Amino acid sequence: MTDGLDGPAEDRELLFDRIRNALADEIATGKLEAGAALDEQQLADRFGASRTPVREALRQLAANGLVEVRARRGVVVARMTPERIMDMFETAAEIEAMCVRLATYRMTPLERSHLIELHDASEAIVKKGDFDSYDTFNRAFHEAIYHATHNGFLAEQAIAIRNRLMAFRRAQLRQEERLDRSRAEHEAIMQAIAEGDGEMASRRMRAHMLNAATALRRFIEANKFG
Amino acid sequence: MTDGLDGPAEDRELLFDRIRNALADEIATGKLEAGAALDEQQLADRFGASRTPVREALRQLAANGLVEVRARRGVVVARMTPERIMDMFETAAEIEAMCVRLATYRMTPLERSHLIELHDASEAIVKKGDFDSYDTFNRAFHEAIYHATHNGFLAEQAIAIRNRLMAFRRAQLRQEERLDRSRAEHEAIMQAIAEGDGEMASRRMRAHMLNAATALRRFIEANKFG
DNA sequence: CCATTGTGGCTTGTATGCAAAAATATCCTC
DNA sequence: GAGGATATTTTTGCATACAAGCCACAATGG
Repeated sequence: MTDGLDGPAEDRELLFDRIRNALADEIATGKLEAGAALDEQQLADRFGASRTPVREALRQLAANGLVEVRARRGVVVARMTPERIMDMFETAAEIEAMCVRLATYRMTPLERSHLIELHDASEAIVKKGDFDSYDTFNRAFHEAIYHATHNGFLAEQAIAIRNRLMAFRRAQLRQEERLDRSRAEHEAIMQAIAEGDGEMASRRMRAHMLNAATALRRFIEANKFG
Repeated sequence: MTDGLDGPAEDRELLFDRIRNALADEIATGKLEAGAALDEQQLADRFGASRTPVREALRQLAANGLVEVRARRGVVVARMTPERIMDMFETAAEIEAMCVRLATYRMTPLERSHLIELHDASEAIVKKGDFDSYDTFNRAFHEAIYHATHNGFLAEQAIAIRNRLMAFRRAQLRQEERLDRSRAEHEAIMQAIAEGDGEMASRRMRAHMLNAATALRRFIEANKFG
């Protein structure tokens, strides 16, 4: 009606859920950029709803740190300083390292073969230089590792922080040779996993994530961004 | 100026903020037990407000995982399975381990002396067997470590997960000799920090947290709790 | 010319009203 | 008396209404 965000119209998805998901997605993908003001009435009109569900969605986003509410002064997309972004990347790197260590020790043969399959398929994507596909693959790869920890809570946390970093990761991955390096780093991680050496997998994963962060920092500094 | 009733800074606390904080506190302290239904109208009456701010508070709590909303079927305090609790403890243990490793390498002399001061003061508390004081101390001790990582985001995450585990930790610490052991484990961690060995501090912290978790598991199993 | 302050519009925060879905009670059939 | 369909009540989800605070801007005074 008002907006083209129809989707599959999940059975009975609540309105405020739809709004929250849509906004979270737009923030994560950078469609709504940091610092942008989120006018309640405006959003309500856009989603063809009233302010009530919009407000509820915004509160949830605030609890997740995606937006910032200033009492009686409106809601804005969380504006992150470069320092905070680096803090988040460092935390993410540590969490990913933790995940791959646990996953190495706990994954089932099925999970292992699924991961190998994913990794193998990424070679073609890199050859084509298809950034969007690599983005999708990369997400699946890391989420497969989270899952293999057999720790549902940890997996949720890892996904949450990954989502919050997605906007930045997106910009960063568009650099040609980073894509190649990314896969090479995955390769090294896979090898450690194959050898059952969780500690090494962990160290390599941390390095992998910090490399990505460093690439991002250069990007930020070059673009006077944030 | 005219009235000394409440805090000057928080004069304008929003209603839904007050409600959210109050509920979060009651859930964390176990005053509201897991699975309890949270009736909107009832809460509204209790806080002398309407359902609107109550609903916003509940959405925020949901985003933080403290309550569970079942579409059109009301909100309940998050009921956690023993598996999930153990998952959370494991995650917390890893995060704490990560924190103390970073803190060891990054803490300033001032932060280090503050931590030593805290730890020293805890001896008297243990001797008295004062559980409540130890609870307070313990929180301060761990938060000092979070802070010393000089990673604000990580510190926030650590505090958040700690808060979510508080309800369970509370029950668990009431065991006599666990208090003694807790301090001894702190002592070992402090030693590793003093030697600047972040890896060892990290391992000891992980063990410390997992010991607490194990003590809790025994408690859970003994009490058919959750 | 700049600072101050008051006013009007606009946005947020809260209350209330209404419709629809669950939950519960009621009644009918067997 | 049991089981199930149906009516009633309760509660959630959303919309609308209203009050109060913020902000921009202009008018005023220094």
